[in-house]
Amino acid sequence: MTSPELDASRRRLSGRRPEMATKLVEAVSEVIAITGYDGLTVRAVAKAAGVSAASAYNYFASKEHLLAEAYMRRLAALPLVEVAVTATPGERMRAAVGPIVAELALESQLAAGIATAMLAHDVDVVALRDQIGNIMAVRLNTALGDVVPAEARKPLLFMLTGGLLHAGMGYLEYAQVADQMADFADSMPWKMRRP
Amino acid sequence: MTSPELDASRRRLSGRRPEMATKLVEAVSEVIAITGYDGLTVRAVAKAAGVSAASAYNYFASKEHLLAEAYMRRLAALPLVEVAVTATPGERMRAAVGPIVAELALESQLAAGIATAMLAHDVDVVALRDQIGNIMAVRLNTALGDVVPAEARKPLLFMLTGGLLHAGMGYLEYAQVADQMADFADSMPWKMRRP
DNA sequence: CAGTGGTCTGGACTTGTGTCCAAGATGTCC
DNA sequence: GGACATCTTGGACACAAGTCCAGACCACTG
Repeated sequence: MTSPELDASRRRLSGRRPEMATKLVEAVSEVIAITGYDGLTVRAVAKAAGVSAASAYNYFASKEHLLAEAYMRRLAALPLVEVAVTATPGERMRAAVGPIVAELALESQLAAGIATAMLAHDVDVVALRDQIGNIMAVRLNTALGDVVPAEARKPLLFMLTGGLLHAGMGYLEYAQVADQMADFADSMPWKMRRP
Repeated sequence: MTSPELDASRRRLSGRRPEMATKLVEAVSEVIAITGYDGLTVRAVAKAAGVSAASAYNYFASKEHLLAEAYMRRLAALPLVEVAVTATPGERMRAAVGPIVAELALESQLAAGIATAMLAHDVDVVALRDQIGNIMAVRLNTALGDVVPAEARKPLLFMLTGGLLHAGMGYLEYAQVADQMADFADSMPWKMRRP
């Protein structure tokens, strides 16, 4: 789409006016609430944020970039994972995954857009994608603790990703992803360190 | 994007001239080979197929529809799964998944596009997506046979989907997905019916 | 041969993305 | 206050997706 290397650094969220980025990100939800996902254009978001379109593109290199940022912020704001030491793997999975899917279920219109946004190739999106992956991995790891062996975490992360994708494609309610993951975790007979 | 219900049936691949659809699908690879994925526009594909753009849109409702169709055809043409009765779950997984990821690895440029195409909401794409999911499920089931219990197949399908997505995002080579899946399958201590 | 109905085509059109730029607004530092 | 850099803005632009349509081009039937 855009010339890749020409000005990859031009529109970093220039630390100077982070409120602008915040305004734009918040306007995403507004626009979706009013016009639905189909009406979600960059220009509409800019207008809702009371800002010019040119300005929006100074902060976000693409629509995908904007959506990825919005999603990342939501994930980062999620409540931390709290599990009892006696919790089963399934309960732990649910603790880790539940808030994520609850968030997605809240705005399923947005969720669909985010799924495609995550697949973009812009440097900006890739950076955000890494952050998002990181947040998820940390949630999984802290929730699973020592109870689930390290080598089982990658399969579980793949499963989660796959489950979210299935939900995004409409084969599953987001809420069911958490159930599914809990089932998987409990049905896998790994050696658990119960206290 | 497009008015959804207005003419959902207009551009079914009208069984009359299926060669046209085939020409277009084959032209997708040509165009990508020459101009790369960035140059893959519907009009370019139409021109490469020696056909007008308007015609292309008579057969495929959207670019995503075209890509999904191309992918589905490739999957459907894949060699069948052959496994020895003594094969381990891992070997079986590899037999099922290997050809799929090999196909994707061949044209990674296209693969990236397909991933986003699969997330589209058009009726056309949804229908193809179902077919594709079906092909994959059948491959998994025939490869795993009785060796892997039925309740383990959904987790494995999720894992596969997640693995493909990770590969599509660049966190993994496609070939490694097969390795990963084989490892997962072997490391899961389900009860196997060995002959 | 003429008529009929479906298929193809070129071209114009609308909408959204992303870029670019000249001009104005808003600092900030001395 | 004046000089300076930095942001912002409106508007124009190029480009791709997708729609629409009038007319050309079949193939087939009577």
